[in-house]
Amino acid sequence: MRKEKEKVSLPVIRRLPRYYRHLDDLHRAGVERISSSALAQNMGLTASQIRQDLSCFGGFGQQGYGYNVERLRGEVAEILGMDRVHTAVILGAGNLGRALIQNFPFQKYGFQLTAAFDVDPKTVGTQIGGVPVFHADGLEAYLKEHAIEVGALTVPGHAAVRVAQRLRDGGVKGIWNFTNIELPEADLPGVRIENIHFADSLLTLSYFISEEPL
Amino acid sequence: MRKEKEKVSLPVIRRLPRYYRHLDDLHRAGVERISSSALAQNMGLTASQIRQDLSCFGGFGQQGYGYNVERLRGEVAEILGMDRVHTAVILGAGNLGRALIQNFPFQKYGFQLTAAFDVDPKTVGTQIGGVPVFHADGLEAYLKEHAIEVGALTVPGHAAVRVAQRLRDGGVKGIWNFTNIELPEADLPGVRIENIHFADSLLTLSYFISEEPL
DNA sequence: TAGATTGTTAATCGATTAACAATC
DNA sequence: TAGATTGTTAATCGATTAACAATC
Repeated sequence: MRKEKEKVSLPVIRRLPRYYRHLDDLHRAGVERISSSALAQNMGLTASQIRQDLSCFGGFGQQGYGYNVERLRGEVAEILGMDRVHTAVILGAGNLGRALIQNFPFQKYGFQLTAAFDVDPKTVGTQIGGVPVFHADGLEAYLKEHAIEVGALTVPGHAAVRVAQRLRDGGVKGIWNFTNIELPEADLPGVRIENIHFADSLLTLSYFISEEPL
Repeated sequence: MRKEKEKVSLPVIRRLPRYYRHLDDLHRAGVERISSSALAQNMGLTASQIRQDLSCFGGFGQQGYGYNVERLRGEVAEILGMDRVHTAVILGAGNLGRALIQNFPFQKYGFQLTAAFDVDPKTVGTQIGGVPVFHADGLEAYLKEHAIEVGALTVPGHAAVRVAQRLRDGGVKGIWNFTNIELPEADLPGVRIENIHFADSLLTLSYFISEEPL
């Protein structure tokens, strides 16, 4: 039973996918139940934090027993929206776009990738891993025809903002942004943006491996 | 002049690449100086936070004037280690590996990508964007021969932990992990790990676009 | 000089950790 | 029943914001 979700903090939300991942591993390893302290050790968190986090959504455990792994995994999946099917398209069928289409298990996370869009005449009209590639000019018509919730943005940086706005105008709810551009949230009201900034990540790594000595 | 770096918190460090990005944009737009409040507006932060963040590393501004954009950009670059050349190799030359090699501007961030490793006989022995692809069996010998600081991990999940340990044994300082596997930091002492978890990011987006109504 | 803006100290806010009564 | 472990309330810790003297 889920609590009314008043206002769950971002740090908690960002830990949920990790909970899911660990619970899924445990489940597939045949583990039936786990206590918050065992899970904490497993994940490198504190038991307190886990109980605090989960209590944002409801009481999923049982005193003296702990949590049923399969049930908790299911609850977390539901909280994350994995129990519904989300439609998605991908913008840009270059190297990165292809890599995502061919390797990323969208359906495993509840997503259905229905189309890719590009401008390269060599790829437009083909299929990649069963996903048809349409010309970007047809984006508006496509979005009108199909209810698409998420657009994965793997276009070149100079096209990012323009394409993002076209997605928004087409009614998309979320943008999964792989460009190194910071999308202007002010110009994209109502759209949730999730960034994967490769460069920021590499520079963070650079910081740590560069620490003294000179 | 840089302060002794006592202990800078992770949130601050993770904001540094964003500072760099914005300062670089401003610089290229011809902006010479900027106040903390203008930069704050620009980035969606508070002026206080910016001054607080920067003061972890030194006093880069001037009362009544603000910050010199080019100088501050340089300071942030130096803090991030962008003024040095870092060597890197990439493990796994599949779709994602290729995408990184061909599209990611390593040198722009101070990195020199010297080699890729794979096991596929079709790609081993070839070059991708000027980067030679060697057989993974030769990794140890290569790492002994060349001082490599970072390994970008784009191998299939089942190989991730094993390859990570080989990188560590070979003396690598950091691992840029693109697999959806959580690398066991306990087994990788002394190695800094920076994760790009596509799935976690998409699930976070899923959470937000799934919020009520059912 | 007067106005602007820093760097830093103090105040507030939020997130994590600890403690414990409830209870399986 | 006794032992284990939850969910929640209270305490602590850390990060962000506000305030202001210093000074360009």
